[in-house]
Amino acid sequence: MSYWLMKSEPDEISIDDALATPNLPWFGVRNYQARNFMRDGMQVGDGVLFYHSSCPEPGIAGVAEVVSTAYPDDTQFDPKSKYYDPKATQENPRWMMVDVRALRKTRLLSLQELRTVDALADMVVLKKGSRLSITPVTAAEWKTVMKLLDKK
DNA sequence: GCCAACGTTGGC
DNA sequence: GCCAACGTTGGC
Repeated sequence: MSYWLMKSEPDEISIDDALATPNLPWFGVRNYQARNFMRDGMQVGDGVLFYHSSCPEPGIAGVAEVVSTAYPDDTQFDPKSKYYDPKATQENPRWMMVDVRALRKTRLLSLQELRTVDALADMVVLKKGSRLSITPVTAAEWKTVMKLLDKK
């Protein structure tokens, strides 16, 4: 059982959109490290912090869980998709994704607030220059975030 | 829109 | 295998 933080642009898919989609395929990841986390690290039942990025108020907006292991992301084969990858083939898919189920919308735990929490100082997503859309979260960090989400 | 901090590409 | 040039992410 592991924990993750997954970024989504709310303009594309918000926590509300995710709640309306029982099994949300996490398509469009085009970064090897993020792909490897999904392919090699994620298991069904893993906890996910649903993070809104590239928006007026970036931060954790909900909680989700992983509901499938990794399988090929079909958008890589579609020339019309903005996620099309001409170097990917059906025989040799390059990009993988998992399905995610949103469990609940939470209060917005903003990036600003996250940065004030000592217990979260080492969170990968808070590291300077971190642009990874999928990052691991430790059990201790998860616990801390759950407590913070219940506050207020 | 700016730009720091990456990641990727491709010539050599 | 190096590394300059280029592309992307994402907070501000």
